[in-house]
Amino acid sequence: MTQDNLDDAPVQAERFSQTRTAQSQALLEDYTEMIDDLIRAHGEARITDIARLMGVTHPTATKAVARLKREGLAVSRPYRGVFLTELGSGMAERVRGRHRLVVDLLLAVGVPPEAAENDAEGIEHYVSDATLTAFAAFLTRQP
Amino acid sequence: MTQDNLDDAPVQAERFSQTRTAQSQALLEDYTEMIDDLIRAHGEARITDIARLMGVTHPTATKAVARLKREGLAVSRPYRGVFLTELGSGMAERVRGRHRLVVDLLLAVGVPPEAAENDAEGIEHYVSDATLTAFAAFLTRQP
DNA sequence: ACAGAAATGTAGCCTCGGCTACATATCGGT
DNA sequence: ACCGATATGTAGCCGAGGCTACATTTCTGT
Ligand SMILES: [Mn+2]
Ligand SMILES: [Mn+2]
Ligand SMILES: [Mn+2]
Ligand SMILES: [Mn+2]
Repeated sequence: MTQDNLDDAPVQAERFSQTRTAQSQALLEDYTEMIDDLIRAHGEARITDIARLMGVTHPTATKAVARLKREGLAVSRPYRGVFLTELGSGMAERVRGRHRLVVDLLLAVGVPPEAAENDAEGIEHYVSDATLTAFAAFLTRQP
Repeated sequence: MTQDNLDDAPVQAERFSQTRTAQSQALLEDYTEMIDDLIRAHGEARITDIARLMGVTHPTATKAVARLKREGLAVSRPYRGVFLTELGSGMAERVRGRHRLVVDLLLAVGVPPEAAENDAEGIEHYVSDATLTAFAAFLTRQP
């Protein structure tokens, strides 16, 4: 920030506001991507598997899935697996692409693989389209 | 993720767990940095200014400051400004450095300045020391 | 077929971080 | 010195996302 944080306030505030919005989306994105992973691997996504992979207890996973359903990203019937809607599949695909692109960029600038994977899991949710485009362009220049 | 998400579970889970921890720290970091900015500019940080710059209402800022105090990062007396402890100042300094480094790296790989500033506000909280080191090294190579 | 194991559902608790509404204190201009 | 404007405090609501404890359903091996 510069010295005149008085005039800067609206800009600053909008920045933080956007970040908060992204944060509220992050969980949805991770669950969606993971459910898609599980379906690809096993044909379905069970609550227990989702919970174990996310590192949470199963009621927490159940609640998250409830939110996914509420937001039209997933469907499920009691005691059966969780599946993605068209909307959810679309999100999973975009999220996966973004995840890979972030990891690739981190590797390209010299971040150790372990750290790249770890950090990407958080970073990916805060990367705008403009930034993604720039990442892709950079990777094309520097393969 | 690879096909065997069964063996991968502990690794995955730990990744998400770390990300959740970082997320819970993010707010503290942003408030601390902003309070430090305000003190540098005006000698003190008023709740109203903090709230306006963060884009939240003043009771929200008050609650956040209460948490900062609880965690030993800030001190304040009723109807007076907020100040940082040694711990808080240290955090502010580290957070500011990290913020700048992230912005600089984004710019260096070709991200438009506006997007770089916006995205950095989120990204900065999920960048490990290993990654920061790599960023610094990259910037030294590619000035 | 059935009993025990495993998976899933559900209730209810907690903290955090938003908010509005209202109470109180401080500040500034006359 | 006052009084209105402004700043700050506080109460209480909400949803998200953790958790534990317990109920119920489904699966599985004999
Ligand atoms: Mn993630
Ligand atoms: Mn991811
Ligand atoms: Mn930030
Ligand atoms: Mn910052």
